[in-house]
Amino acid sequence: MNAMDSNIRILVADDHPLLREGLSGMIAGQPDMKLVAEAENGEQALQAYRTHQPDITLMDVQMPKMNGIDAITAIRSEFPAARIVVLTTYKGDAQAVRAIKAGASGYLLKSMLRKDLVETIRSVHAGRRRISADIASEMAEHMADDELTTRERDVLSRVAAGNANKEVAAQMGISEETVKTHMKNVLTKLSARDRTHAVVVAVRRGIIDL
Amino acid sequence: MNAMDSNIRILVADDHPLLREGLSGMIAGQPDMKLVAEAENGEQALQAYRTHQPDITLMDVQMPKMNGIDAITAIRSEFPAARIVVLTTYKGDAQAVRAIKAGASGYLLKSMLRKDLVETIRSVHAGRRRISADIASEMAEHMADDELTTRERDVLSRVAAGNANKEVAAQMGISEETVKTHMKNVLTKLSARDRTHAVVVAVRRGIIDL
DNA sequence: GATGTCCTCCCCATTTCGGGGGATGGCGGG
DNA sequence: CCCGCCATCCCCCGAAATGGGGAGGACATC
Repeated sequence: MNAMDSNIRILVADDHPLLREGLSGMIAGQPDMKLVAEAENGEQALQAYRTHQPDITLMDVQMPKMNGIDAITAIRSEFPAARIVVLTTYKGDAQAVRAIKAGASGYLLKSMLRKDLVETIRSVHAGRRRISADIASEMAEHMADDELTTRERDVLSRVAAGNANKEVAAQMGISEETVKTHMKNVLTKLSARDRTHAVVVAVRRGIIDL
Repeated sequence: MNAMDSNIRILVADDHPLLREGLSGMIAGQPDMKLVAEAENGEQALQAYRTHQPDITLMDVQMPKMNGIDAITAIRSEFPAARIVVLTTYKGDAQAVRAIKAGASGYLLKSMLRKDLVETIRSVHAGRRRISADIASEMAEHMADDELTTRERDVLSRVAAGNANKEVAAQMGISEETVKTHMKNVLTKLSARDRTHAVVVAVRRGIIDL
C-alpha cells in the first residue's frame, strides 16, 4: 500500500462556499487526507457520493434542496458502510439525535478547532464514533424524556404558526378535543409552562423548525 | 504609492475557525488585500482594531463575550470612520437594521460567493455601502412597520420564556394591565395572531433572541 | 392474547388571553 | 407651548387555553 492508497478520501457538503474553502484548506494541510469532491446541497452530495464513494463525508445539516439528514439517509440506504460526520452550528439535541439515527458517525460543531476536526476524521475513519461533548451532554439530559410523537409535532408546528386549537383541528381534520389532548402531552413532555414556551423549547431543541 | 501601500488591510472577526480559514484563503488570493489580524470575539475585535486600525473589518454578529453589534458600536465610537462589513448567517431584518444603525457599511450573508464578497470589500473600501439583496428587500418590507419599544421587547422576551402576563407584571414591577397593553401593541405591530405567533415572528425577524 | 403506545374523543372547572374602549403623566421635538 | 410617543393603569367581556379526569380503537411487539 503506497502513500496514495492510504489517503483518507473526503467529500465536503456545505452550502457556504467560505466554509468549504476553510475545510478544503484544512484538508490540504493534512498529508493523509485528500478532498475528492464538494457539494453545496443534499442532492449534489448524494450524486458526489455515488461517483466518488469517499471514505469520509463531512455534511452540513442545513442545506437547500435536500437537507443533511435526508442526504445521510439516502446515502446510507445505498451505501450502508458510509461514514458521515455532521458539521453544523448548534441546532438542538433533537437534530443531533435525528442525524445519529439516520446513520451519522459523528456530530460536530462548526466552532470546533481544526485540530479536533482532523482528529475526528481519523477517528471516524478508524471506525469509531465522535459526538461533541456539549452536544453529547445535551443529548444525555434529554435521554429520559419522552420524544414527541408525529402527531404532537404536527400540532405544535401549527400552533407555532399562530393557529388556535380549533384551527389546528380543522386543518388536521380532527376534533378540537384531540388537539387539546396533544397539546397537553406536548406541554408535559417539554416541561413547558404554556404553548408559547413549548414552541420556544421545541425550536431551541431542534424538535420543530421556525 | 507602492503596491504595499495600496493593499486593503483587513481584520476578520468570527468565532468559527473554519470560516476564518476560508476568509483568510480568499483574502490571500487577492493581490490588493491583506489580512492583518483575526479575532474570535467582540472584545478581541476591538483590541485588534485599536492595534491595527484596518481599512475594512469583516465581522460576524453572533460571537461570545461581546457580540458583533456591540463591537461595531464600540469601534465606531473610538474610530468613527471605521468601515465594517457584517458577515452572518441570516437572522432577520431587525438584526440587520441594528447593525446598520450601529454603523456597519455592509451586511452580507455567509452563503454569498467569494466573488461577491471581494467586490463588496473593494466597494466598501471605496466608501460605498452594500447590503445583500435578500436582506435589503426583507428590510424594505418592514420599513413602514412600527418598531417595538424597549418595554414591548422586554415583555415579549418574558412571554417567550413561558411567563403569563401576571408573572411578567410581577417581574417588571408593573401592573398586569400594563403588560396586557404592551402585548396588545406587540400583536398589532407584528401582525401576529396570538402571543405564540408573536414570539415566532419576533425570533424570525431577529427582534428577540431565543 | 396480553401489553404498550398512539391517536382519537369527551366531560368538567378555572384561569388566561385578546380586543374594545378610555385615561394619566412624562419627556422630547418642533 | 403644544403634539406625539411612551409607559402606565383601568374597565368590560367573550373566547381561548389550561389542567384534571376518563375511555375506546388500531396496531405493533412480545
